[in-house]
Amino acid sequence: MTESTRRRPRADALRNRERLLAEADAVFREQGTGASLEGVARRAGVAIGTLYGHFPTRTALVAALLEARNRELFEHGDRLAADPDPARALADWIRAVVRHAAAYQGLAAELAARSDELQDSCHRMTGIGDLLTDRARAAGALRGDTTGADLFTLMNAAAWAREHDTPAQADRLLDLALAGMIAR
Amino acid sequence: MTESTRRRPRADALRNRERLLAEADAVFREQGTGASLEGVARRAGVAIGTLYGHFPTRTALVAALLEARNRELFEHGDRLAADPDPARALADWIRAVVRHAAAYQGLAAELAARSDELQDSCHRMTGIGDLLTDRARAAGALRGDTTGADLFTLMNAAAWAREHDTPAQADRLLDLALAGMIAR
DNA sequence: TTTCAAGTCGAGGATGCCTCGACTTGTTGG
DNA sequence: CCAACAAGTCGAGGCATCCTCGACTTGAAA
Repeated sequence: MTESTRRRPRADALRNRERLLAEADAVFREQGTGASLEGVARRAGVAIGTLYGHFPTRTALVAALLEARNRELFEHGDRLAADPDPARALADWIRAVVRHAAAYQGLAAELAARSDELQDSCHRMTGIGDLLTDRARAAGALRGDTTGADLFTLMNAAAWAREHDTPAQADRLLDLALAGMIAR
Repeated sequence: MTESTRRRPRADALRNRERLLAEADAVFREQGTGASLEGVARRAGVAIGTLYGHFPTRTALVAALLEARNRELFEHGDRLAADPDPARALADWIRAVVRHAAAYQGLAAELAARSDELQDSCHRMTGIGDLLTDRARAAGALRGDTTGADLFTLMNAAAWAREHDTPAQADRLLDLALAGMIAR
């Protein structure tokens, strides 16, 4: 018997949650996902305990921040699954995810860790990757036996490279891998 | 007028330095380069101030640990520069460096940061990379305009992937990039 | 032996993580 | 409108780590 009447969440709690997300986004952009959570709470004008009340772990906070972005990304992926040129679609998808995963320093590592909080995102990404590689292979546009898991590794590694090298250098890495993947 | 007679370093100082290096190597292998330096000092039976006396920064400690390993690696690189099959030599070199850079979790990041303490290693690696790519290109074994810098990025990214995915998955990434790099 | 530079020590200030019990407040049923 | 109370907020405090610095110790050399 689940209680059917759920009490509406408090207005101040919602406000605090939003402020926390906004400040976390700003701070993570500036300093990466490793930034001080006490600093985030401070900037949001909220006590540290409140932050932990809303987001029990750093990763939970990151996951909440990703939610909106993810929806957009996955819609793009679904559109690409219907693209008439599967090779182009594949390359497009990879570049989109890399851009996405380089939003904050340390995000690639967070994703690669495959924690529970981010597992949905990871699965979804791998799934779309499988779809796109299958379609490209069926069209004879793929050289090897590349899978969605391979794409996931590649995309995280490229996003990580973007954090440490210049974006241009990371793009060259991506081009190299794409050249190895896509039939000439 | 530089003082020509330099006082010989104290025996206990040398002993402490060696113990610190040995324990740091063990701890970094177990927990990565982010491990607690106080823990390293403790295990070495030395006060924290002594550790900082020998190695002013974490990166300096990492650099000291790498010194021996590096010599070996670079010798291997020089041998490969004379290999009759430039394409094979290139692939060999890349795999050797990736293995090297995956010795400790976090080492790839440390290298990619190109701090002063590690700049020599980085330069040396890029130099050998340039040599090997030039030779491979001259032999018609290279598809694009890949340089030593590209190799450096690739190798760090692959080493990073090794830390977060399975080694097998990281190897697939490497194969992909190699396929894109080496003429069919 | 004596001298003293080189080396060692560890307390301590700063920052950050995360928990937990006491307090406050928005929502809701009457 | 109000009282009750669940939900939310607060921040002190315990713990770990970083790194510095001044007082002390010791080995090398004259």
